[in-house]
Order: sequence, then C-alpha cells, then structure tokens
Amino acid sequence: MDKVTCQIFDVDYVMANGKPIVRVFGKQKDGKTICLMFNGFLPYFYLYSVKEENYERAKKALQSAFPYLKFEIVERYLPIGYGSKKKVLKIIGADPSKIPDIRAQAEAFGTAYEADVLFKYRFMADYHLRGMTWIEAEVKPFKTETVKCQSYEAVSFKNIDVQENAPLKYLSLDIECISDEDRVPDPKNDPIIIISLAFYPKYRDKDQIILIAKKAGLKNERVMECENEEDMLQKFIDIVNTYDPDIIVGYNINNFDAPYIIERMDVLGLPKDFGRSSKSVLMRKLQQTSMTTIVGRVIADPYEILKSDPVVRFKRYDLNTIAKALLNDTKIDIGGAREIKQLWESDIKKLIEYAGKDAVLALRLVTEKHLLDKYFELAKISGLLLQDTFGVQTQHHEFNILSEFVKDGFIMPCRPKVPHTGDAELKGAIVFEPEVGLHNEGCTLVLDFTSLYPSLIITFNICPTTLLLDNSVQDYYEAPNKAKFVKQEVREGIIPRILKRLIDARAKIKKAMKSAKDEETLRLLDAQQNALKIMANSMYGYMGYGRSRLFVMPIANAITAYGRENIQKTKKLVEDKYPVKVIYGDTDSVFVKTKITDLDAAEQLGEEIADFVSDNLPGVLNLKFEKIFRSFLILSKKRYAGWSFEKVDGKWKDKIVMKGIETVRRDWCDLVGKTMKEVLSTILKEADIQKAAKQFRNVAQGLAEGKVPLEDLTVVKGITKPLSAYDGVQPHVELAKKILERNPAFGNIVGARIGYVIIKGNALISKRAEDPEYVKKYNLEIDADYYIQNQLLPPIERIFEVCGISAAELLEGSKQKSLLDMF
DNA sequence: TAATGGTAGGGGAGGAAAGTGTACCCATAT
DNA sequence: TATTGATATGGGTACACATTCCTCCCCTAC
Repeated sequence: MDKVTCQIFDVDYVMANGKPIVRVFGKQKDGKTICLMFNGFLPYFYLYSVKEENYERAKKALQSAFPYLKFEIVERYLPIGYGSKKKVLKIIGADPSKIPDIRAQAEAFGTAYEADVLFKYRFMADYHLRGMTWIEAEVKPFKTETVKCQSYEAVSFKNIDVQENAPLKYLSLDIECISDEDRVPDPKNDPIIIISLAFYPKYRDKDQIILIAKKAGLKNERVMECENEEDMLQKFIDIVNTYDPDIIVGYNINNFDAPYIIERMDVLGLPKDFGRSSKSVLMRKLQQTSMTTIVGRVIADPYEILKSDPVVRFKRYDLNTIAKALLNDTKIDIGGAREIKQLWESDIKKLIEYAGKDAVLALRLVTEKHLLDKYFELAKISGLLLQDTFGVQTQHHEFNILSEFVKDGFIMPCRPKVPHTGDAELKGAIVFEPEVGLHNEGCTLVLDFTSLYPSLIITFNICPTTLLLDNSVQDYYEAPNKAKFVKQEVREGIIPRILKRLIDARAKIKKAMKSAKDEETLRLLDAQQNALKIMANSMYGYMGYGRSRLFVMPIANAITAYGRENIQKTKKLVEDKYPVKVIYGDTDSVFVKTKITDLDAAEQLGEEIADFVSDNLPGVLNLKFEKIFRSFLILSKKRYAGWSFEKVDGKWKDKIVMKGIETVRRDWCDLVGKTMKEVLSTILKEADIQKAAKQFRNVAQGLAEGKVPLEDLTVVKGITKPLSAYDGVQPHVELAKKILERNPAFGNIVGARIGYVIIKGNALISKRAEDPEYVKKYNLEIDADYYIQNQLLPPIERIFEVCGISAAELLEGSKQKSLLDMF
C-alpha cells in the first residue's frame, strides 16, 4: 500500500449515502496540497445516569425517534471527582449535524457527555491527530470531484516527528468599494471597484495584481482591467483557484473584506467557489463580528493578531500606525469614502497605488514579521487546526484536554449552557503592601516563581480527576481552602500531566535556543517556547472560567489559595533567614531589599535565597533569582520603576524597568510618557531630584509656550462597547459620538481606539475632547491648563512626593510661579 | 456554533452625597 | 389689622460652594 506524509492543515467532512466522510487536507514537504478521505468514522456521544435502568429506557425512546442509532454500554471515568469507572451509554449516530437533536432527547434520561464536540475534532481526538503536525498515512488511490487537489483514500494514520513547517502560499487582499459619502458601504447596494492582491511567493512572476472593475486603458501590467464588477469577481475567483493559496491575508479582512466579497457574490449570483472543495465558502454574521470559513484555506487577519497580543502593545492599530512601527513604511494617504469616489472618476492611478499598497503592507506584516509563527506552534501543542488557533484560549485547552481524556478513558462534560458560579467567589492572588518610596541605598533583589500556578497544580496534583469528594483515600493533599486532591501515587491528574509535559518541553527548547546557530531555527524555537508558555500559563484561567467544561469552584480556589500561602511562606522564609526585608511582592514575586551595593555580591545572595527557598518548598515549586534593582522606586501596588541589572552572557546589562505607571499606559498622552521617562531616569540613575524637578519645569514651560506638538498631547482610549451602552460621560466616548455625527461612514466604532486632545473652554472635560485633525483644521486652542493640571502634574507629583518633594517645591522658582499665573 | 481564560489594583472623570459657610429670619434672653 | 427699645445668642432654612465618596471605565500586573 502507498504511503504519503503531510502536515495537517484542515479537516472537515462531507456526507455520502447518509454517512460522513472525513477529509484531511494536508501540506506536503514540497508545498503540494493533498486530501485524505477517511470512511467509516461515526459521530457519537455518551450518556450517564446513576440509575442504570435509564439506559434501557433511553435506548427505546431514542431508537423510535432515530432508528439508525447504535448503542453500547462502555466503562469510562467521570471527569469530576476521584472514583472508579462507571457504566455509560455510548450513543452512535450517523449524521453529525443531527447529534444536537439526539442529545436533546437523550438528556431526559441522564447527563450527556461530549455531545457538543465538533465532528472534525471528535475524529482528530480519536485518531490522535493534531493540527499542523505531520502524519504518515497508508493510502489507496481515490477519485473525487469534490476537492480541487490530489486526493487519496486513507486507511490508517501514524504521527511522525517533524518540526519544520511545509512551505505555504500567502495571498493578501484588500478591496475598495464605492458608496455615498455619508454612510458605511453596504454590500447590498455598493459595488466593489478594486480588488488588490499581493502574493508570497510570486504568482506568475508577479508579486501583485490589482483588479479594477472598469476598462480604464492604463496599460499597467500590474493592473487587470475588467468589464465590470461581476467580471472582476469572477477573475478574482479564477486567480485564487489558480494560485491556490493556503493563507488568505488582509488587514481587518475578517470584519470587512471577506464578508463584503461574499455578500457581493451573493447579490450578483456568483458561485462562491474559491476554497479547496466545491461548495466551500461559509460566512456567518454574528452580532459585532463575522466569520468566514474557506475549506482548505486559512484566513489570517494581522489586525486581529496584533490587537490581541498582550505583550507588544500599540496605541492605535490603524494600518498606517502599524506599518510605520513595524515595517518602517507608510500607507498612501487619501481621505475617506468621498475621495475614493472622486479618484475613481478622475485619478484612478492614485487610487490604484493606494489600494495596492494596503494589500502589500498586510502581506509584509505576516511574512516579514512572522506573525503566524506563534499560531503554527499553538496548533501543534493544543492540537487545534490552524484556523481555530486565532480564537480564544478556551478552545486550545478543550481540545488538548479532550485528547488526553480519550487516551485515559475519561469522558468530557458538555460546555455549560450558562456560566457556572460557585457558592463562593474565586479569590485571587496576594499583592503585598509596598514600602512606598525610593530605595537606592542598597540593591533590591527581584525573585519570582517560574510558572507559579502550573507548578502548584503539578505539585499538589490539582485536577478535576483527582478531586477527592469522599473519604475513600487517605493519601491526599489538603489545600488551604479545604479542597482535597489524591496524591500522585493514587492517580496522576490529567491536567498536572499536561502541564508537566508543557513545562518540560519548554525547558528543553530554551536549552536548545542557547546553542541555536541560525536565525531561522532560533525564531522557530522561540515561537515554540512562547506557545508552550502561553498554554501553560492560561490553564489556570481556563479552570477558573465559568464556561469551562471542567469548572469547579473549589479547584480554582485551591490553586489561588495555595498561591497565597506559598508567597507568604516565601516572604517568611527569606526574612527569617537573611538580614533583608521584603518590600513588595505580587502573586509570585518578592522584592528583597538588601544593604549590598556590589552587583556581584547581590547576585550571589539572590541565587542563594532562590536556592534556599526552592529547597524548602514542596514539589516543583522553584523560586528564581530574576534581576537586581540598583535603585527602585515604588509608588503603589502594581506601579513601580527601577534601574535593573541583569547578567547576559556574563556581563551586566542595565535598563530602566517601568511597570503600571503612566509611561507604559496607553491612555496618557506621549508628553507625559516622555517627561516621566526622563525624570525617572534622572532619579533612578543619578539620584538627582533637583535636576529631575528642573527637567519637569522645562517641559511645563514648553507646554505653556505652546511648543508641544499636538501628537504629544493626544490621549488615546479604546471604545469597548456600543456608545449607547455607556452609563457615564467620558472624553473618548463623547468624541466618538461627535466623530460618528460628522462622518456617518466611519464604520464600526466598537473596538476602535479614539485619540483626543482637550481644547479650551468651560464645559466638562468630556465635552471638550476633540479630534486632533479637527483641531488642526479649525485651528482650535489647546487647554494648556488641563495638560498641566490633569496630565503632567498628577503623575509627576506622585513620583516627587514619594521622594520627599512637595508640589509647591516642584513648581518653585520665579518662572514657575508666573507659569501658573499665566493660565 | 457561540462566545471570546482569571483576580487585584490604580487612577481619571463625573456625579451624587454629605459637609461648610453664609445670609437671613425668627425667637428668646438680657 | 397691628407690632415696634437695643443687643446678643441660637435655631432653622435656603443656597452656594467645596470636599468626599462612589461608580463607571480603562488599562495594567501577575
């Protein structure tokens, strides 16, 4: 029998003769796409009832409604609570889409398990297949018209260990529509006039094609002139099918371009045939967002990817800001809908340049900034298909845990219809009351626990499957909240096991990174370790999430309770043993103040403390010496700055670290951020508070003289919900209302980040928030007093106050007295 | 398909609530 | 229709103004 190897890219199913055929779309090493058809797997779920006689009743009732059903009594472990296997009824169906109906009737006789697992994932879990991993399949030749790539009939699958990714093809797109000036383009009426495409790798020696919906006679070889919109969309479909991309990219494609194109195709009656299967494109509109699925291809939206990254944050996420920041390139600037219409009629060349650039920038973000690396690895680790990795963390854990459950004979609860709430609240972590002020007489050591919550889960075997609900076992851990978990010797929990694997794998990769030579390998490894970290660290969040399948309040509370106990113990251990003081700590960290001024000596003590504490705590709990603050300024809980020293390759490297304060917050204007950075650096590095005060006065002076550019005064805040849902009055919300009034074509405002400046006047601040562009256009006057009193002064004052300088002293000096008089 | 891991915590803005100061009237004591 | 010395004191009320507290919201730390 023939064998083929491929990387799993997409999975779905089609119905044939009343039974499903699973289709596995795979990528081969040379980039070729194949489809493996698998016959004979049927959808099923479990029903559990304490009363076994219910199974017979259920069978009878279900059989009459669904005569084709098959039943088996099997033994499985229930997921929550330590116990032995129970008899459960396995109900085997035929058409996956009918399972919800069957479940609904079955639930009259017991509790359904795994009845809401998508069929493709049901199949993948049972056959141990994971997204983006490599398999070897035994195959027979197979002919079908239903897919557009080479297909085989698969007989069996085997996992193989390959780290690399198959080469993928990327198509980036951006559309332009034409609409009346004052509203959002509506796919029901407003045509698409341009579809701009960019390719990686090249398509027929071109890296770009711009389709336009009229004959303009441009003689530009990048431009494909079409008869009309319908012709253009048809050509677009042809190009997609010929180029056959794996990934379709676009900036905000998920919420604009993709649904728009599909709705236009519906309006014009064109077949939406650009997936890897015949009837293959599906678009769902949800309340705020829409979602497009294209069989065999993956839609990647750099806008959504960047926006959801908690590590790299931007003040705004418009393509121009992002391109400038990440690619050092800019978008071509034209105005709004009005200009598009004008250019379409008068200056189509400029419009083409504009549209062309957007598609290229979106593509470059993905290919040059490697935005997808993380998701490739997340897919491999969680087992999800690539297209589902962009979504929420819950899904990653659900499939990952399901896979493990299947192996060990556990069954997974259905997703709760309403969020679980326990009797008690989920109590979080401890934040130590900080010793506010500037600490620069001796070094402050920072130590923290590596992956605290995962470590606790592993150490105390915390898992729904080990939760002890009776007195059947004597060997257990009792958490501070009284929850009990059987020890590892009795049964190792599934979740601790998963976490252990994630942590071990990460340690291995981090080691490999140290000896990695080329950049490509290093990047791959870094993406791997990052994905592992994300998975491990978010497990606790999943367990404390009310809609999680495995939510049990005492378990979530046990984790945090252990965490609180642990950090208290740590503080005590350190202070009892060493002549030091813990001056701050948050969740998993301690900030240890010493009298040592020498870096190397401080490091030595740090390592010693770390070892001592780790040795005196149970299990895999590991306190790590992180860095030294030569000077450390703490303002309040979660707000501090320090001059940090870390050893890199045997050499001390210093930098200013800032947490929580205005410099790292996106809802303060840049002027504040810049000034604070300058002042903090002076205080921390030079301990010259008078100089710092002078620096502040200079800035205030500049502000009073109107020398500060508008960009530095712009405050940016996000709109998090529909404007009508706001109860209070807030600057950015009030401005958003104004913007929508002025430009009804603005589009969806939820999720937008609004930049504003405060102009002079007597009204509420909120009513004086104005769009910087508008201020420029109408030459409005900035309220310098607001910027001094409400932006600059409060944060600066807070810093100086803990250093022992009052506001009055800060503003001292003849110039400054008059400065305040000026307003 | 339906929803979009967790809690702790700071701080701005607005507005309600509670406090302060003042003017005025009135009653009472001297 | 009629009260009706002057002054000090205190209570009550209305109102303006300043402060405090609370809520909503955003964003961050971990």
